Amino acid sequence: MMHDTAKAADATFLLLDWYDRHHRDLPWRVAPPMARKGVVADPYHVWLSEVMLQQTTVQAVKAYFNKFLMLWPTVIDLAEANIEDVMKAWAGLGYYARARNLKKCAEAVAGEHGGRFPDNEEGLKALPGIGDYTAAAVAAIAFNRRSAVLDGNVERVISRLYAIETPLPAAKSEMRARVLDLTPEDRPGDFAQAMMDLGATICTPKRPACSLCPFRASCLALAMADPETFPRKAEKKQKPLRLGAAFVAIDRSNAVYLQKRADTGLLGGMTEVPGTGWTARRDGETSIDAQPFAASWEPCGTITHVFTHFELRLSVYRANVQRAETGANGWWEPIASLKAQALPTVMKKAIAQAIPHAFKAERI
DNA sequence: AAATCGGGGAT
DNA sequence: ATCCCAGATTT
Repeated sequence: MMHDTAKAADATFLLLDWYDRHHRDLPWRVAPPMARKGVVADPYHVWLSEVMLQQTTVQAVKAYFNKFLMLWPTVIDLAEANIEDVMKAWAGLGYYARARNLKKCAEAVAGEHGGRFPDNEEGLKALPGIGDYTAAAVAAIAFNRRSAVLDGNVERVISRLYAIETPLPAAKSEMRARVLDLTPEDRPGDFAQAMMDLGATICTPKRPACSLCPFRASCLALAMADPETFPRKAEKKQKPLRLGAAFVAIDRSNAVYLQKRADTGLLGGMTEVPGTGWTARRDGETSIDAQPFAASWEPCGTITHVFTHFELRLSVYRANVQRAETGANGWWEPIASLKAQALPTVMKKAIAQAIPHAFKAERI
């Protein structure tokens, strides 16, 4: 039996019907008219988009997805790419471990799977950077496998549809069972994308458009008159403030001194300007005491940047430096080519604070 | 189970 | 200011 209840089958039909009428055209997606004929998207495209979309909005991903396909049209191309080029292309998208795992995964697919992605959840989940969600999503969307696709959108839809009182993340296994029960044998990929679209456009965190929802007749949270209070969530603690300093050295040819961060941890493998550690300063210690090399450092203000689990305030210093006076850790990069470096946003902010025109378009 | 890991848009 | 986004990995 496809569904535990006839009610679940009704809900599934209503959602797919809604998707056929409202689906969004996205670069990695096969539209319903083709999907209904059994056409599936390229697994490489589906995987690439799903990894980019982890904790990242559709709007932010579009440009990066197109850029990656242009640079590396197949998973083989990506497997053979230079990791430094991949980090540069990923710069600005965040969660940089994704980029390193992306490269590792491409290498595994090319080297151990003959260039083809595994066509099932178990095989997919064994690959780097692919967890419960991405394995289920790729299996459903690229291989028509019936799997429980549960992301933040679906958690919200399901928690409201069934008025689930258990707070996240403890409620995940219950939600997964509910989603799988709703998932049809036919068009599981379209069903998954429909659930996510519903969460993104109708069943929104604030002020959901319940009157337009295909589930409006059976939603228990709507019947209780408080759909916005779902999903229940455990409380989160507030972010601490960390302090530090960044040093922007400029030579006579208008180049900036850069270095590479360690491959693991925060901003792992990305490029930075020299700086202090990012912690609450001890009594009596000042940022300028931690200069990377002797120079006439001039303070040029502070920048702030908010990370997932702390807020950072960086004092920015600038100095004109001769090349012979620096250490051997890094390299000098012309200002004109800074834009193409693997600089995370916080580092672009620091450099822009010291050199306001650094990332502006060239003027003739 | 809790902590780590970015960045930006919506409200 | 707060929330949250097509989450995964490590501790």
